[in-house]
Amino acid sequence: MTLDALPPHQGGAEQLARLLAQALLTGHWQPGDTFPRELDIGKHFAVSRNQVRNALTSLSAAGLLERTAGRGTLVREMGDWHLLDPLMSEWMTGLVNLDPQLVRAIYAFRFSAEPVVAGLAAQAAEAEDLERLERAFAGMENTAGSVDARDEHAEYDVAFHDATYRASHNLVWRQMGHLLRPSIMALIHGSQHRTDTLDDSLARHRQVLDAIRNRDVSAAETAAREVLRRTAIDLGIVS
Amino acid sequence: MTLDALPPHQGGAEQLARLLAQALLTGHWQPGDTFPRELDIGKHFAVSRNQVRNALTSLSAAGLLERTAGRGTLVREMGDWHLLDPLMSEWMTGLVNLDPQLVRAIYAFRFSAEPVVAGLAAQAAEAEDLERLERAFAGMENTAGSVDARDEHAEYDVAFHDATYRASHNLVWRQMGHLLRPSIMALIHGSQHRTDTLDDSLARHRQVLDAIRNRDVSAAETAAREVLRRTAIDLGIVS
DNA sequence: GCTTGTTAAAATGTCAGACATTTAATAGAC
DNA sequence: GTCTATTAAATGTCTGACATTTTAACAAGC
Repeated sequence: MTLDALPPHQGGAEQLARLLAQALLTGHWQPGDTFPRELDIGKHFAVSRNQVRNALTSLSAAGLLERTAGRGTLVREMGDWHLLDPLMSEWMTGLVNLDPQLVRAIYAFRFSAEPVVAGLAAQAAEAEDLERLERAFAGMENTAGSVDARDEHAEYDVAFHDATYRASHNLVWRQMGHLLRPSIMALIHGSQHRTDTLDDSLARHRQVLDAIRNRDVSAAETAAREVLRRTAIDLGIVS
Repeated sequence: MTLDALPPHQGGAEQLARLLAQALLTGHWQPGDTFPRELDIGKHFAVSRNQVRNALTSLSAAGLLERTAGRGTLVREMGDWHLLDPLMSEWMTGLVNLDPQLVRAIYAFRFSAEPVVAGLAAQAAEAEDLERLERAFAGMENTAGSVDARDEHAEYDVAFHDATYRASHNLVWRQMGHLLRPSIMALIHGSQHRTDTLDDSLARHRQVLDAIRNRDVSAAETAAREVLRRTAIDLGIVS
């Protein structure tokens, strides 16, 4: 695959990295393919070799590429991607045609993990955590109706789940909050946003919040599972 | 804190990155401190500015440092560390004086997550996965007795748990296998390695293996919890 | 013919030095 | 005192040359 199909870019190695990463994430190149050479990339996008190298360094740190002196740059397979790298989440966010296999994998992870996290949150949450959860939930409520606040609503949704992970008061789980963004953002494009489904989603989130506030571990686990069941429907994973 | 307390190094930006990372991980610098300047580091270790920049790029990608043009390099706090970055696991492995708070956090994560993973493995494991688990378990058995095979035993232990994560057949959980290494390696230095505790540990691992083989989800969850209870004792987290 | 060693080409990796940009502190004008 | 230039110090970027690694081609020798 060549570079010609990619859009132009403007300014900064980060931009270039995002551009190339998103091309890789949407299957623009096949695993095992040789990636274009540094000099060709630089010539194509009219940037210095430095910028190219900085971008490629990020991509290989994220497990998307494998570079070896003398041989060149190879595209790695999905199983080697560092899905938990925050940079990855940033690159995946806003991608419309994310690989369905990946969306399903992330969802399946959340479905197995998030009930546990909600349970931990119910045990460990402090006042500060509850405030964060309530703020996020209030934001979701306020933006539920209007069509042109969809992005904002998604941000509050992300904030709610992230607050749940943080409330677990575990450094490792907390890191995982990054992973939520692309999964939730995919909802915007995937679901119908009918009023009744939104109301349903809100009600389920409220139950998570209440369970955590009441320090009811098993209720939090159940409620989290219910939220994700709703999510699965909206994502089109189940009907 | 100065660079003088650090051991010398030989060759490669990776070595330098490991050296500095381990210094940061053991609290050589406090969060908020300003890290030495590029030129000073280069002069101290007699390496080019390039090498220093490559090393610092890794460290800031892992969330250990925050660099801003003009201001300098700041040391970030533990909550910002990317604990799930594979590089981090590599750096943490072999550290004797890892921060106890960190060891506890990783253990708490495993205690909440690994039962779920074992349950998923019981659902999804295929022949290939069972072979991996059995090979690892056999290795643990063979190396259980001798004192000079402790490192090898730990490797098989890591391999067993990693195989469990892989057997879940979920891309996200699989990535998390990296996190196990430092946690398990810490056991080598922390525990007494008496014969009876080793036998006990082996028996519990065997139950995980059997449960997965029998596709018994709840038995796998229980068995994984038992393994981790043993681990907690060996780590000195509980008595 | 098969192996082995040599050479050449192509790719990434490294170096060195100049320059750019950003930030913070400092001195000066009003 | 406050605002504004100026300066210093740090990281970021560019450029061109060179180093190293890998692969492939090719020739020499048995």
